[in-house]
Amino acid sequence: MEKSVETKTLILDTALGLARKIGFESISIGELAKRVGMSKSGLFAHFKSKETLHVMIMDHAAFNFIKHAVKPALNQPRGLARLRAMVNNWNKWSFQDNEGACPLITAAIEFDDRPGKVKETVHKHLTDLHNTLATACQMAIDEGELKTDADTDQMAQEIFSFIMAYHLYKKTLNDPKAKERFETSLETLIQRNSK
Amino acid sequence: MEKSVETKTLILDTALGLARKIGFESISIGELAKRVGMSKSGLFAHFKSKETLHVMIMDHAAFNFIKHAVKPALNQPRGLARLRAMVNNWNKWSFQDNEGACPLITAAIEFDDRPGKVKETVHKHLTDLHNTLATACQMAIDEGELKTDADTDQMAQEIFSFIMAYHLYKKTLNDPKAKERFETSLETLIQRNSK
DNA sequence: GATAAAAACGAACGATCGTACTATAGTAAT
DNA sequence: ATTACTATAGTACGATCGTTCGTTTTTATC
Repeated sequence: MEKSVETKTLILDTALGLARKIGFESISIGELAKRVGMSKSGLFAHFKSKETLHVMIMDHAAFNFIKHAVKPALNQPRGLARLRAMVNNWNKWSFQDNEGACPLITAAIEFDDRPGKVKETVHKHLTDLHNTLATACQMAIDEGELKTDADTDQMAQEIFSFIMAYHLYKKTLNDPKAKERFETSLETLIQRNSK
Repeated sequence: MEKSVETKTLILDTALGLARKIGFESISIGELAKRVGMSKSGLFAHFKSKETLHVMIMDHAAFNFIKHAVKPALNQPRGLARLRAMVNNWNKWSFQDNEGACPLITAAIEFDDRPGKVKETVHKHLTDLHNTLATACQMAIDEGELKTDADTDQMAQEIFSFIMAYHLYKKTLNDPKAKERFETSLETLIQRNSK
């Protein structure tokens, strides 16, 4: 009951790294097994189907996101400081190793037209993501940093917007000014909603 | 030299529709041939490789984008009216048939970590897209609608942001307020940069 | 250390993948 | 109408796909 978890973690780490680079659907079980260093059937036994594997990768990605982006931000005081920390951690996590994109966004686009358990899982995690952002904004309101009538859902969608486009401009367009524009967007948004 | 173009257009239309739904990499030549109604080898002869097919689908998508989003907007006077028309057309085109996503964005995410001709093509079309938005903003400056010191690249990246997130919120999250928030974002951006 | 359970393996399944080759059918130009 | 060319079809290739099965190795429990 120990080795199982260990192996499963190794598989999911490898699979997540692969999914970030080539997408979820392009992962083949044979190739994944080769990278993990075990047999195809041995790996497959951990999941009854490829769909299950996809769902587990998603959950693993969300777990890692919380671990690397959300939790470290909790060291910061509630409000704008924590919001900024979270966003920065998110970007760092997405661009780690200079490879791959944010797996949540990748999955969202890959599965947006394929109803099923995977899409449901993506939906769940993205909703969590939006709510996390909105909650951080609400805290900034409660702390008196943002206007009391600021629309936290509006803010969350816009912050999500800026991050998505930043990733696209950086990864695909390799635009050196993408980061600067992102920061301008975020700070302008914050200032616009500040007291 | 006539039939060839006709068939190729049929193939690319079908392929583009498929790419919007399931992604580029998930298109198989056999399945595509079945949908088009011709043999696998007959279809394959039109492209020497799958990579060529991907590039041609991308070009076809860009052609359609210009046809459905950019050109109709040229009826509007230069400036904000044209910018708004373009953005609206873009959204309509992306959500046509209530299926699939914007193929340019889909392709960008699928190929952002796979160097090659396809990524180069995506890069080219996305750059065009950004420049089209920036140019529309510049016209609004020239027409005296926007501040003379407005940063058109900044505006273009933000507009692109809003559209991307809008698509994600609508397609994957099925958020009924996504469109309203998108419009708020766009109009706030315009107002903030207006004279 | 024996025993039961779990994990990993190797082999094989039918299906489909992208691609190559050859032959047939259809079209365009003389 | 004959010729030259092009578009499509047919077939087959080796590779790989996701999955299943029975066997063997490893692990955990007593």
